Amino acid sequence: MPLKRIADSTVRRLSLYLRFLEEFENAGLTTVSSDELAARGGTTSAQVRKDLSFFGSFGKRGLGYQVAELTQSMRRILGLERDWRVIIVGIGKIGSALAQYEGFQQRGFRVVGLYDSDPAKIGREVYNLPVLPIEAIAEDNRERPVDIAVIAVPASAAQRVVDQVVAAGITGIMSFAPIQLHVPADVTLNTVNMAMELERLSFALSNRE
Amino acid sequence: MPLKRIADSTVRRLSLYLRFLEEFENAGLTTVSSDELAARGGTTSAQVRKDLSFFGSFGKRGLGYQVAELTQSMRRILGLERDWRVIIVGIGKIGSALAQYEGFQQRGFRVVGLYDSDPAKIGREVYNLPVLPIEAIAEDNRERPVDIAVIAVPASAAQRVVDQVVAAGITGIMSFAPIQLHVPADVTLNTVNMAMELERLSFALSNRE
DNA sequence: GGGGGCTTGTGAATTCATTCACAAGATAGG
DNA sequence: CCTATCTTGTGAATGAATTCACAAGCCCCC
Ligand SMILES: NC(=O)c1ccc[n+]([C@@H]2O[C@H](COP(=O)([O-])OP(=O)(O)OC[C@H]3O[C@@H](n4cnc5c(N)ncnc54)[C@H](O)[C@@H]3O)[C@@H](O)[C@H]2O)c1
Ligand SMILES: NC(=O)c1ccc[n+]([C@@H]2O[C@H](COP(=O)([O-])OP(=O)(O)OC[C@H]3O[C@@H](n4cnc5c(N)ncnc54)[C@H](O)[C@@H]3O)[C@@H](O)[C@H]2O)c1
Repeated sequence: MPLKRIADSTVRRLSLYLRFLEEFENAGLTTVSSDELAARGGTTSAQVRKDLSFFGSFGKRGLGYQVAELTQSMRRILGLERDWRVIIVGIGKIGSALAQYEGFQQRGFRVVGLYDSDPAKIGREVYNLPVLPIEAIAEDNRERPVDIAVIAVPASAAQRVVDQVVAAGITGIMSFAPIQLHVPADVTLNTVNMAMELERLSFALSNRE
Repeated sequence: MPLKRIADSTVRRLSLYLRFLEEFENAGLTTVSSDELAARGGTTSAQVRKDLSFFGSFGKRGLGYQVAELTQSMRRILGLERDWRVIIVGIGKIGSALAQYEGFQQRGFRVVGLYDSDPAKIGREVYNLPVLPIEAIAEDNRERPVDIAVIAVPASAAQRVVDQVVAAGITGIMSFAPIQLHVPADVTLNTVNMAMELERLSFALSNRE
């Protein structure tokens, strides 16, 4: 659908719009204008319309957008109409928090496997799922393909685990390790670096008059 | 120090450069060029030099940068020469993972208080710190000021908790709740929205040929 | 059925970020 | 001391993202 490359900032905003639309839907609104969406998200109406225009034409002039219809379109554009099969590798502090996170499941990201290398953890159940040995990933993925691997192992192990996951044939990766990871061009990698976020905050706090 | 507003993307890269410099330092290198820094971080040498130039002149022409010296400068620019006093509000799954996260402490973000509203949690110890009632924040902050509050409560409670934290006089906030929060202009807010990160991944995976 | 009041969709203008390209220093070696 | 070789620091050029501004379309009401 998108004719030209879509900027990352645009995708982030689409994700926000979807959340606002769901709020509006829950509040019983059937119609919404670009102005109202913009006000809710701290942006401008022109920005909203421009963002949407990359994907087509969704509103009615003079009227605005049908909330239900636009919600549906956003879901389709973001790829949220299907379920995603997700595994988590590294069932430590953050890995087990993620395994239990409802916000994950709610949007169709279904956690279908947990993996670790620590013999003490393998075999334990974490919220109805057994922790499996990391070596099993390749075969498990062959039997029942996985869409996304969430990496929550220590930074020192992260590149090796990423290589294993890629070798197993998984092409979507979300990492929480605070390091620069390398993947082949056909694999999509998204890193959430909390250290960087903290440092951003530190910078902002330091440079206020 | 910075004469004009610094772009967010620049600050993110500074944070990366710092990590790479520390690696180089550990590897025993004393000198590094913008080219080497760029190669490590997947950017260009012009970008590295431009980023640094906002803050001054750190290198020697023909030679490059002194690793130790530039590391120091990056720390100063990012505000990492001091310790930051951090509290965590909401000691649930993600809150307790964060409370135990060494990556936090390592860069001088010292967790000095844990708060929750659940009577069943209040009084418990989580890694040597007692969980305190949220009502105590205002007084605690008066006695010993806090720099940063990490918000890890459910989305439905987040705005109310942010208001309490702001009322207590804390001016740096990092939130993990997947919603748009509102703070006065003199408070710096940074939101890590994992739902959005997942949706970005979903979008990328859906729109690959 | 025509006019007034809205709001979209989108080229054009502007602002912001990145890349280019080169003069200015610095070093090393003869 | 002079030349050859590096690499920085930075204006200028390019490219990307946001904002402006308005014609086109839709609804409602008279
Ligand atoms: N804890 C946090 O709040 C937090 C926050 C942000 C980022 N992170 C990052 O997330 C990662 C995990 O942090 P954590 O605090 O959960 O650490 P942790 O030590 O609690 O958990 C790491 C887990 O990974 C497993 N593991 C180690 N090597 C492995 C391998 N080769 N294959 C499979 N599993 C392996 C360990 O057995 C352990 O269960 C780190 O990179 C950390 O920097 C953590
Ligand atoms: N679990 C995850 O992996 C994860 C990942 C990303 C984002 N988040 C977000 O982080 C937040 C917390 O998630 P969680 O999974 O840890 O939830 P949780 O239910 O495990 O923990 C929430 C904690 O907040 C406390 N709380 C509730 N209301 C409060 C109030 N008014 N004042 C103080 N404390 C209060 C609760 O008692 C509980 O201890 C949510 O907004 C969630 O969307 C969680």
